[in-house]
Amino acid sequence: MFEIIAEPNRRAILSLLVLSQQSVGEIERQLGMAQPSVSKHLRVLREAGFVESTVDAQRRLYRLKPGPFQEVDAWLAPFRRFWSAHVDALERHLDRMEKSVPTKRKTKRRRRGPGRGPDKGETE
Amino acid sequence: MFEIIAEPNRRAILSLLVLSQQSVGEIERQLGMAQPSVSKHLRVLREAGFVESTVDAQRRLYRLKPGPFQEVDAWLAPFRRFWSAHVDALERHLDRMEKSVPTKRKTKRRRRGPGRGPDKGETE
DNA sequence: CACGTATATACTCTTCAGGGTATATCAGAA
DNA sequence: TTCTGATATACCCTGAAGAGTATATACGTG
Repeated sequence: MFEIIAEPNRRAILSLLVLSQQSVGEIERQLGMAQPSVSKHLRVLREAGFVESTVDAQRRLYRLKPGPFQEVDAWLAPFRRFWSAHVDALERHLDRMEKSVPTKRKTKRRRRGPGRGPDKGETE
Repeated sequence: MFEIIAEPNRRAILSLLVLSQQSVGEIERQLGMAQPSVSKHLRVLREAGFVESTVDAQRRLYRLKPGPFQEVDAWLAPFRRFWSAHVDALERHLDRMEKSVPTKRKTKRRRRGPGRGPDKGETE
């Protein structure tokens, strides 16, 4: 599922389709990619459940399907908890800075909390 | 960025790290993968900003960084609008069914809204 | 210093995904 | 039916990513 959206062209196609349904030819023109390539990516997207197609004469109209996106969102959920905590911490940090350091001054390096263990490492 | 999380082992590593920071060896054991492989994936994750490392004697402790996750979330945003609309539609649909069809009966096919265009296709 | 542990890196090999080209299929028009 | 436009598929080729193995580097300990 993640492999599907790892491909830039496929993400481009999805971004197009979020606006409205499109035929293969329209996608081909708007993205400037070769027709077989478009068809192939659409096939992958269809088999993964990201899109569905509707026949309109010789054309096929493709549109999004919600399922996989929800799965991506679900995968993201645990990390979302994590990063919002970090944002909070950052905000508190900035609050403190704002109060204590009205104007330019080298921020003094502070050791991190009472936590156990050494903390000498540099972040690479 | 999506290429990063497309790799199953990397997602496994991230899922471990969401619990707490881990050393390379701990990851290696818990996931049962080879040490060079772990190091390589961690390198990729680090260069993409998903994790950061802290030196603790001969160990390196890895922990998550929020940035890229937020980017994934941001990418997902437009589609989120889209799929929640679909969920709404589904709910309305189910509501209607519940009201009108108390028990088994073939749901009558209805043509879609006042919108333009033919709609004869089957969904593949 | 020599040694063991923990981690990173270099190298090779294999696999596979995506691009390109040619062609098949299908629907409509003449 | 024949031609044309729209899309799908088959085929080949190339590049790049991941696994595996061996080795380098860094740190702590005796």
